[in-house]
Parts: sequence; structure tokens; C-alpha cells
Amino acid sequence: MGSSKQGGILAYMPELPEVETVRQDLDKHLKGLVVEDVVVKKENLIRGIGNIREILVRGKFVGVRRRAKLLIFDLEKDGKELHFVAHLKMTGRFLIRKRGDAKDEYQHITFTLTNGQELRFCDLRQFGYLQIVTEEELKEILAGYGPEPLDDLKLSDFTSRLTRRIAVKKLLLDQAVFSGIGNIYANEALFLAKIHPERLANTLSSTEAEKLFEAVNEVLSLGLKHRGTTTRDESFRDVFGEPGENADNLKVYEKAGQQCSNKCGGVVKKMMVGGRGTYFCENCQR
DNA sequence: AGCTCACCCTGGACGC
DNA sequence: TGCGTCCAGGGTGAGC
Repeated sequence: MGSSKQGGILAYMPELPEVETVRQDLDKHLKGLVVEDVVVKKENLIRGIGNIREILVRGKFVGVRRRAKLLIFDLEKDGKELHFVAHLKMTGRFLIRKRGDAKDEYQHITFTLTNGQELRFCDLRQFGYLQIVTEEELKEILAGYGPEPLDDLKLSDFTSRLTRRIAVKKLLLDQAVFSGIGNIYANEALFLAKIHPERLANTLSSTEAEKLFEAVNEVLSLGLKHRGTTTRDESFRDVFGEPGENADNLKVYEKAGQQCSNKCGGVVKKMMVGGRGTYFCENCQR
């Protein structure tokens, strides 16, 4: 035994590399297309006020941005700017399909577009959401996020944010402190940096902080380069339904019971930290 | 300040 | 076999 049960749970977490992969594809393929219709089958996936269909119909996609794990859709209608944001949470997916293609599983919201294409929002768990936002609301939402690890985060800023007396893994997952890091990449970064997930963030030495900074950068960059982490058939897919190629680069995530890849003789363990499944080598990570 | 827990929701796992 | 119960998990918010 030794391997902790994964339960066949359909769990995957789109994080920065996955959401950025989706963003790049959406931006490329939606730009210039006009919304002809929006069909909402699950109203609970729509947040905020206003009729999303009335607001978005005749809107033209101008671009898709990303902040943390949030996708920001910019449209233009009657000379005015329109925005909606979307969070994939655990199991959300955007898929670009042709009109008439077979319905996708858990397809809850469908945008009909001008070139015979459809943008579909699918979500098994229905934790994800879409929300129309005003310029002011958007500004407010974006202001709540910490710096982007692959963009504006410098070592000095990273280190200066390790002041709280909480488990370093919890800090990495706090979107107000660092944005875009989720469970998979937090586990992987801590393993690379050889830091125990429960170490209090304010006890890291400057050397450890620098190692962690580099590790975060490395795992996120690698994940993005390989278009996201897909660990099983049901997990992450890009907008065309294709899996990412980053799973082979994982060292600890969902590898409880396996030999540590550092060949230290240790075994990958699973524990809960802040209610999240946490994988680490107790031999390497101190 | 930081912790725990409930909530949102679904479908496997598990118990009887 | 089959039905009921438990539970994960990102983010948010309440209460301690």
C-alpha cells in the first residue's frame, strides 16, 4: 500500500499555467468575433446583476486578459467597452466548438458566435462562474490580487511578503499575496526548494526564500511551456479539448507512496495543510 | 492575526 | 445489488 487513495474524484485545478494557456487560445480565436446569442442553462453560474444575454449580444470580442486565475473578456458594443470575468475554479472549462458539434459534458453556457463557432462554458462541479463587471468593479477585483509570479514579481518583493506566521504553503496559495499559484504548483515549488510545506513563512532564511522564488518561477514557467498539467483523462483541457503536456514534470503531486525523485531514499507523503492535499518528501523538505 | 468551518456542487468510494 | 452517506476542493465569509 503506502499510496493514499486519490478517490476517483474528478479533481483538477486550473492554475496560472492552465488559465494562461486558455487565455492565449481564447484571445487568439475570439478576437473580432461577435456574440449572436448566449444560452444559459444554469443560472447559478452567472454572478452579478443584469441579463447577460441582453448585455453581451452584438458585443464584439476585443481581447482576453488574465489576472491570477481570473479570465477577463473585453468586448465592444455600440462604441462602449464591456467586460465580463470568468473563474474556472476546480472543474470549469472553456471550449471552442463549431455550431452543430456534439454537445459537451456539463455544458451549461453557450455563446453563439459570428463565424459559426461556439464558445462553451462547461463545469462539472459548478463552482466556476461568469460575471459582467463595470470598469469600476473590475478595477476593484483586480486590485485584490498580489503580484504575478511570471510578470512583475521581483525577488525582493517575494521575500518581503514572507512575513506572516503561517504555513508557507498556505501563503503561496493566498491570491492576495501571490496570484495564480494553486495546489499543484505550490507542492512542486516547495519540493524543488526543499522546504517543508508547514514551515512558518516568516522562518525562511534568505537563501531558502531565494530558492523558493526560483522554484515558483521554474514550475510555473515549465507548466506554461507545456500548456498545463493534465494528470488524467478527465483533468485539464485547453479550449480545443486537448490535454497539457506538463504531467511528466511533476515530482510529488499525487505521487504519495512513490520513491522521492531526488533518490534520497525517502518516500512521497500526503498530508493536509489548510484543508488541501499536500505532497512532499519528508526526507528532502525541512 | 490566524485558525476552523460552512457553503457552493457533483460523483466516486464506502458502509450496511 | 442498491441505496444512503461521506467527502474533496478554490475561494469567500463568519465566528472564535
